[in-house]
Amino acid sequence: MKIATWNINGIKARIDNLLQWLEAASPDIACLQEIKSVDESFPREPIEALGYHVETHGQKGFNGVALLSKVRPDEVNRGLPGDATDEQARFIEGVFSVPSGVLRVCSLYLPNGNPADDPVKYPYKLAWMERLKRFAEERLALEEPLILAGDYNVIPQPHDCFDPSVWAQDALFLPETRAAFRRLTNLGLTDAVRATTDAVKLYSFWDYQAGAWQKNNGIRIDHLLTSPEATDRLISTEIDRQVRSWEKPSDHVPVIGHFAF
DNA sequence: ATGGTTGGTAGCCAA
Repeated sequence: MKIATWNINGIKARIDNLLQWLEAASPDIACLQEIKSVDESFPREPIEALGYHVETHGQKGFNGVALLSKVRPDEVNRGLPGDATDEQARFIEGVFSVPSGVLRVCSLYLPNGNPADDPVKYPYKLAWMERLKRFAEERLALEEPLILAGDYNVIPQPHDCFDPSVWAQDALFLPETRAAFRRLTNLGLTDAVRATTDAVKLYSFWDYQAGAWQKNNGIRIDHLLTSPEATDRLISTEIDRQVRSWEKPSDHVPVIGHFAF
């Protein structure tokens, strides 16, 4: 099975790219972030025409996540538990029946957190990461295949960006951010890309500004974190770099895991 | 050099 995560940076602007990519890559499950759309406006029909079931958790203007899947999920849960006052649409979970049994897949859009000295934004990011950790603890206790896929807005290691000095003060790379990410993985989750390659300087995001793509000035912030039961079935990963060179691209590209489920 | 680019929006904010 092919399971992908992709921050599409706006479904209205990216629908043609998305359809082209779905046709070419044919993932079994695609986790989307930053759909920037309410559920009612999401263009589900052309996606369904390609054979996908569509589940969204959107909001007006910002954020928003979706799960596209060739098989209909048996259960869908919207929103990250732990804060009833949080109105930002950043999390959706689907429970799927696969040949080997059950599979849980979450599409998550972790808060950016910049500017890091903002009294609200960075604390919100860290609090969200703590909530995600508590969610992961609960799910890991089930001892099921679980994939937490999404835009984590975390550069885990210095070799996950072109120039670490540029990111030193950034909410995506601050020591506290990376420590919170390690606390998550230390629960027993595997960074699937990192586990399947020795390559460094692998990126999933290139800024629109300052010719970042042309200079390969990128960062790796889109991740597939897998539970032990999912890691046992992990075969390989790939990053669809060429999508960044398409017309009207997202600033992120798809990150894909191949699994024997 | 506090840059420059895109998306959603009609609040210039978020990234």
